[in-house]
Amino acid sequence: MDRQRRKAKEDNIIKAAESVFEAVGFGNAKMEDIATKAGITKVTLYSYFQSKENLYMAITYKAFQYLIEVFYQIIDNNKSNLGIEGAIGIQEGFIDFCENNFLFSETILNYFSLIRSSAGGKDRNKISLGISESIYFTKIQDIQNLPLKLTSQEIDRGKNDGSIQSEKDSMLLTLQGWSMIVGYIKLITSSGVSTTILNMDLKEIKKFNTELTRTVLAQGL
Amino acid sequence: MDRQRRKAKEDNIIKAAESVFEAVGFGNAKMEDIATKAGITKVTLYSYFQSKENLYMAITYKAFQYLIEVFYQIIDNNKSNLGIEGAIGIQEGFIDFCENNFLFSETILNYFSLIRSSAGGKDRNKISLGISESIYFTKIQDIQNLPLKLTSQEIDRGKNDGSIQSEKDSMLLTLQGWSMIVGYIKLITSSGVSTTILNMDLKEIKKFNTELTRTVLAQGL
Amino acid sequence: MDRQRRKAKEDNIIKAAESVFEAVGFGNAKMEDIATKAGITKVTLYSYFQSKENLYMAITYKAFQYLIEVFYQIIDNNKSNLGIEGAIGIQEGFIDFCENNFLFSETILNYFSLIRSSAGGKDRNKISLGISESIYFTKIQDIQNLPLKLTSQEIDRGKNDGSIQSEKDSMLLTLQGWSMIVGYIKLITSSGVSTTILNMDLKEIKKFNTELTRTVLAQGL
Amino acid sequence: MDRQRRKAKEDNIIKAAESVFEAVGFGNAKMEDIATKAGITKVTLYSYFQSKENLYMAITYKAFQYLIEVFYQIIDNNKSNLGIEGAIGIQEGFIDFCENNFLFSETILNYFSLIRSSAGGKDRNKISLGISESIYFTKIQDIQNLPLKLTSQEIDRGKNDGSIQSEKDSMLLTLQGWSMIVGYIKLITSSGVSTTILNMDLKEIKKFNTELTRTVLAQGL
DNA sequence: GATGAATGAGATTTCATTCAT
DNA sequence: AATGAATGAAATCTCATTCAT
Repeated sequence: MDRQRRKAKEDNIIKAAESVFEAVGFGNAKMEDIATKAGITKVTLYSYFQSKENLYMAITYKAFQYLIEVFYQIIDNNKSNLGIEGAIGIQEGFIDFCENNFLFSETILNYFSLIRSSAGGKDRNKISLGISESIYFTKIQDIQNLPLKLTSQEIDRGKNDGSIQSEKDSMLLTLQGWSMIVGYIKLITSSGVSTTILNMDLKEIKKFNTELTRTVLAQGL
Repeated sequence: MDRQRRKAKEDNIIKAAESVFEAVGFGNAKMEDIATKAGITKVTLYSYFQSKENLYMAITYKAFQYLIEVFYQIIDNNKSNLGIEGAIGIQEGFIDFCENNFLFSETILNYFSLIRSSAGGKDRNKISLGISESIYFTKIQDIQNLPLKLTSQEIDRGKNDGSIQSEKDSMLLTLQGWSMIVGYIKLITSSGVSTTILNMDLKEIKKFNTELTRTVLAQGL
Repeated sequence: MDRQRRKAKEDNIIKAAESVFEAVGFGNAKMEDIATKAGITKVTLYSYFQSKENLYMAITYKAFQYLIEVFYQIIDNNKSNLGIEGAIGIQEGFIDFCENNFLFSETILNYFSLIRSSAGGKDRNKISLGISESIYFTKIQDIQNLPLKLTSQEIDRGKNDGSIQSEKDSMLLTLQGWSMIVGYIKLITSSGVSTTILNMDLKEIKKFNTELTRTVLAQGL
Repeated sequence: MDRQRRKAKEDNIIKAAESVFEAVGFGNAKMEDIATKAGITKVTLYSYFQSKENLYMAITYKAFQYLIEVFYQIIDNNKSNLGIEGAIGIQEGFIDFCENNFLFSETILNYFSLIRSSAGGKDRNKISLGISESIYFTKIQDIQNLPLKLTSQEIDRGKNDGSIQSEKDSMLLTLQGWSMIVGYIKLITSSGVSTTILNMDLKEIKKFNTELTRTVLAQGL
């Protein structure tokens, strides 16, 4: 099977898996159901993805790819604007991405929890073989930092064009922004279908976050 | 068995479970191993905790209790200080709590992911029976908002004593701070044993976060 | 579980397996069906017998045990008779055993085909792991020669009491008799439900064989 | 593809199958390996032989053909000798055949086990469709009795020329001889690479068998 | 006719959870 | 309340066999 066709089949499977994982969660998802949804048999499914975890990693990889693509798009859209707009655009784009692609954002967040100790800590065994042997795991490792780097580059651009006055290290600003978003996503995730937490409209928090980011970048807080 | 004895056994089991969950993660943890670690058999384990998830919920409850206790302690320690000091103390206390009790912070964060849709969304089934029927799940629901409320109260106190000038809603400020911390924790969690991410010292981010919080509260950004 | 109870359960499973193997043959037998027949689940079945082949070996072992028991019984029944009667009794008993216990005789014959090269020939791999790792395989190796030895001893007794005049080595006579029976069994097996082969009544062959054996032993051919 | 070419391909496949079956046994042989050995793909293999069992039957058929050819050759070589020499020559030829063509003798012996109940016994299903539908199965049925008949004819010739005095039915003598050989073959098969069983040299048994046959035929025992 | 991909059936394993004593 | 055995659900794998191109 030529690469194209195989890729198409993989994509089809991944889509089926996405819908199943999204619907019932990783733990409750059955390979059988994923296969059925993809219109194939379990064995065929296994011939494409060697384990459930491997399949999850494939989705994670896809999520990273998509996120990066979104980032590039935003950068491109802002190439004639000041750097600060690009940087903030990325922040907002990241939030939109998470809000609109729950499973994707979950995989990305889980991924970062997962790789704790991937540097070789005592609890290496926390990453099961199914994951660490996954080719997607390797592929993700190659691109996992790209989102941060792209953000940092936009901040640099903003510093150069004067739109960003903060004297903090660009990566520091990037990570601070990233963590703020991640926390916000966790927050909205935890609120479920509700749009408020303790009567506080989540939109308010989002707006506040954005304001904060702009101020931090522009005025250097 | 009198309540005391039962409580002691439960504590013993929970400690065993903590060490196992901490070591290999929830998914890879085996009830058998937990039982062995606790010096009992699986069936006895089940007589105390009706399911693996229930056991996890028990730990989560313990984590919430501990966190709340920490918050009360901080509030008490700051009762003669200005409100802003209490509020910031709580933020820092939360971070310390997470950094020093990885499993606890993980359970708390997971808990909030878990209850998404508990309000009755389309994927109600995502919360398995094992969880929703857990008595600990119920108990947690009674206290889950306490950390946020305590923080909010300290902010109110700061507003009253003039140490906090921000005109934003106290709960908004609370949630913003909370999300910033959660994001930061996710960040350090993902860095594993390393103390840096892309050459950025995590301590820098933490310091930056604290500065930011203080500025936001004091000057009202 | 005390040894008794476990043994009883094993026996129960073995009986179920016998009936399934007898009905559909080893290849077509499903572990699921055997489990159902034994009134247990597949997993329980596997907790007793680690593989289908292991189960088959268990039956083979039982067959050997049974055959040996039959031989002992015959020897005992003939202890006041001349040796030649014991020797011939064993021959006839062996034939009866095969005719009345098809599965048992099949396992014994298959076993001997199986162990070809167990001495370490080039095709060691012909004995799959499932078999060679079976404890029953080991146990059989300890008793596989007993039927031959018992026969040989009866022949020796016959030589001593003068009822057997043959000057051939007792083991040679034993093996010759054994091979004649095995061949005869193969023959009747191949005739299926029919009682003749090419119009020849199988009983005739059996009678002929017995006569032959008696002559060979008595007169020393 | 003309018949010749097809035949050549079939032969090539059969040879590959023989080597694989010989090496690992029917149960452990993989169609994939046979195809690879034959330098073709699985599907092509299936286009020649519709099932694994069919392939085995093809080899069995070849074995029968070969055996019959050997018998004819022996008969021809003995046409100027007395009938008893032809009959005994066949016996010895059969033994040589088995000793020198292990797989062939195995297939022939297995075949006879296989067809048990082909007459329509209760376990008809024991012969799988793969076998009973095999064209080779049909072909074998046409020639399976030829070896016995040829032997019987030689015995008849011996009776006519006076070299065989036994008054037993020729087919009875044939079947008795056949079963003795089959048993002997089972015996040597079970001894694997060893040339002895319980210290008894297998050659001794063979010699004894032949003596016995000669005596039985000549003197009528 | 040949090929790579897919299917279907069943073996085997791993665990959370439950039963019987 | 404690224990060893058993259950049930699903993951994973192996192969003979079939399909689509």
